[in-house]
Parts: sequence; structure tokens; C-alpha cells
Amino acid sequence: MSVRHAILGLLAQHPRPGYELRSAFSAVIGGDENWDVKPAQIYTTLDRLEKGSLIKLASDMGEGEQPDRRIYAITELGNQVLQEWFACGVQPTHQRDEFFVKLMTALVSGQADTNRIMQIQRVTVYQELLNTTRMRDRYNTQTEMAQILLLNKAIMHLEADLRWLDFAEIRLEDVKHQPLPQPEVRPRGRPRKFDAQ
Amino acid sequence: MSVRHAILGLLAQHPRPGYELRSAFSAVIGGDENWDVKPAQIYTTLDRLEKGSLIKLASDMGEGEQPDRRIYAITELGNQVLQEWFACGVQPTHQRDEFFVKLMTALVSGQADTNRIMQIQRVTVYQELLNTTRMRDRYNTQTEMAQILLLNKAIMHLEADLRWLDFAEIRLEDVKHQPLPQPEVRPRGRPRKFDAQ
DNA sequence: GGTGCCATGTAACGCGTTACATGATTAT
DNA sequence: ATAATCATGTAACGCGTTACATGGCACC
Repeated sequence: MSVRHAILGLLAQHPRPGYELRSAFSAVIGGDENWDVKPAQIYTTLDRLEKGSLIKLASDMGEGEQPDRRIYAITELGNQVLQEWFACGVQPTHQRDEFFVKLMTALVSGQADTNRIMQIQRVTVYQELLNTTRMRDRYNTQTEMAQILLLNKAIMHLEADLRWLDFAEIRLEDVKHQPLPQPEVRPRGRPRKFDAQ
Repeated sequence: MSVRHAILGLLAQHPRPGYELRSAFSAVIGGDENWDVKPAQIYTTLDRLEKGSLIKLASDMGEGEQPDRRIYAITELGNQVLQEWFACGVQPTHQRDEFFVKLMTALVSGQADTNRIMQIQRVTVYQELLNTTRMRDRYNTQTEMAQILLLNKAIMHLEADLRWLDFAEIRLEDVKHQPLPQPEVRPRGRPRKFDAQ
């Protein structure tokens, strides 16, 4: 969702070949470690962008460039799309929370101890919080603030996860004592007008 | 990533057809509105699970069931995988933060005003926070605690986003004054042993 | 010349989405 | 009979991943 537009932005600077896009993305956004972009994603995304006429092959490769590198440039349409991206906010995606699904699935299936699951998750999140904090503290405030920003965002979300685990642990008993919602199962065909049960 | 295992959990209760899986998932996890699972995802996931022998078609459809509904049941292997899922923690995925990418892309491409982007995002997040809070407060503490748990998690993350925006706004000036990391561009072929620049 | 290493891809898959097809059953 | 409406799918695509292929160039 974001690589697509990042590529447009980098090509808006100047035309580049695929590999340079990869390293530029890493340099600007990932810092080489905590966010790596696979080459395959770059190339497939380039293909899709080209198919949509957001970018095009720049055949005007300057003095003695290798002809086997495909150098891409942004098009007018691509610039337009890029500007639209900048102009609108990123909708916070009520993200698929895998842990919540696991918790609920354990509850309804009765196949696992929810308290144990909570405990395991707490340890996992706490460990990740430690790792991320350590990683952040290795960066240089004077020259790598971008990386610090990114890691701080991750840290704040991990802290939120921990606080939520506390909250959920208290309320989980309530959930257990509530009736399980029964899935509404409807017969085939057009539904009856009057819901005579 | 999570639908797959949720289906296993639901089939561990008892065999079901695809549509019932969909409604059961919504009833247990989504509450009909804030997380809807598309039918297509259920069916394609069922196909993949069957190909992996985690589930199988239950041909023993009881008294007078329609024969055109494919009723699935979990296999021994499926149960094993489900238990493994329960036993390990969900690794918090240093998730692809689209807003961070947008911010950095705007910086390096010089095509947009970062302060404006920050402001737009703040409004977007704040709006979403209001919506989610209102939605949470419509649920009944006594009978729908699961939904409240889910929405509270979203709320806590949105609050973290807002706090991060405050933090980032202060430090963004630092980032602007730091040198842009230049993407390392390497020539083709085997790298030179001594980095004579 | 041969080997190793890397730039530059291609192929195939998993997960999720939207759009569309089919058939059963009830309302009119 | 015809239309409406839902259950139950199929097809195709976008994004991301891992695994593998190819060919240029430095090194021995």
C-alpha cells in the first residue's frame, strides 16, 4: 500500500533503475535493518505502475549507461496521483488484530486456556518492547532522527499493547460469563417477510 | 494471517459449511460491523486449508442436509496446527507504517509541505478516535464485552498515534536539518576488495 | 580461465479485496 | 410465472513473500 507511492515519490526526484529504488527506499525509510523491502516487490510494483501509466521507461539514458538497466521516470499522471496521496490523510486501518482473534477463538472453541494465552502474549510483547527500545537507543540523535521517529512509533504501540493486556485481563472474566453469540444461520432462498420463528 | 486459524478453531467446535463459518466469525470476532470478513476469503482459505490437509470434507451430512453444501471438518493435523498457534505468542509485526512512509517521501522528494501533511493526519486520526469511541460506548457492558475489548484496543492505538504525532512534530525540524541519507549505488559485478573510492 | 559475488530480475505462492455467477426459495 | 433476495461460490487482481535464474565484473 505504501511502497507504490514511495516509489512515485523517489521517481519524482529523478529517474532511477529498480535497484537504486530499493536502496533509496531502505536508506530513507528503513535504515537498512528494521524495514527491508524485497527486490521482488520493487519490480512487480514497477510493472504495475507502468501498466497503469503512472511511470514510464526513460529511454534517454545519459552518457554511456548500460542499456540493460531499465530506468523508470514518473509521468504526469503519476505526479498527479502522488499529489493526491500527499493531500489526503492515511485512514487508520482498524487492523486485523491477530491476538484478539486468537483470544476469541480460544474462548469459543474451548481448546485452550485463555489465561495462559494472555501470559504468553504479555511476555512476547514485553520482549519486543525491550528489543525495540535497545535498537532505538543505538541510533544517533543528531544524524538519524528519522529512524528514532520510526522506532518510537513502534514503541508507543507496544506500550499500548501492554496496557491493553492489563485491561483485557481484568475484563476477560466478564466475557467468559457472557453468553456466546450464536451465529445467525439462515436458510437458503429469499427470506421470509414476517420473521415467524 | 488470522482468518486461517480462526476457521480451524471454529471447525474444532464442530463441522460447518462455509457460510456458517462466515457468520460465526462475524458473531464471535467482528460484531457484524467493525470487522467484516468477505465470503471470498472464507472459501479461498478453505480451499488452501483442504489442500494442506488441515481440514477435510465431511461427507457424513446428517438427516436430509442439502448435498450441495460442502461441510468441512478439522483433521488431526489441523488440530495440531491449531494447538501450536495457541501455544506461541503473536509476534508484534513492526508494521508497515504508511504515514511514516508518506512523511519521509514528502521530505526527500520535496514535493509537499510536511507540516500540512502532519496536520491533515492529526485531523484524520482524531476523527477516527471520536468515531471509535462513540461506537464503543454504544455496546453493552453486560453482554458485549468482547466488542468493547476490541474497540478499546483500537482506541488505545489511536491515542498512541496522536501522542506520536505530537512527538514527531517537535522533532521533525531536526530531521529536516539532517543530511539526507544518500542511497548507496553500487556498480555491477563483484565488488572491489579494497574500497578505493 | 574459473569462481564468487552481486545487480537485476522472474516465478510462484499466500492473504486479502472487489466484481460477478449460480441456484434456492419466497413474495407478488 | 416472475421478481426479489440471499446462500454459495468463482475469477481476477493487488500487495507482499520466498525461491530461484541470469549475467557482469572483480579477484585468484
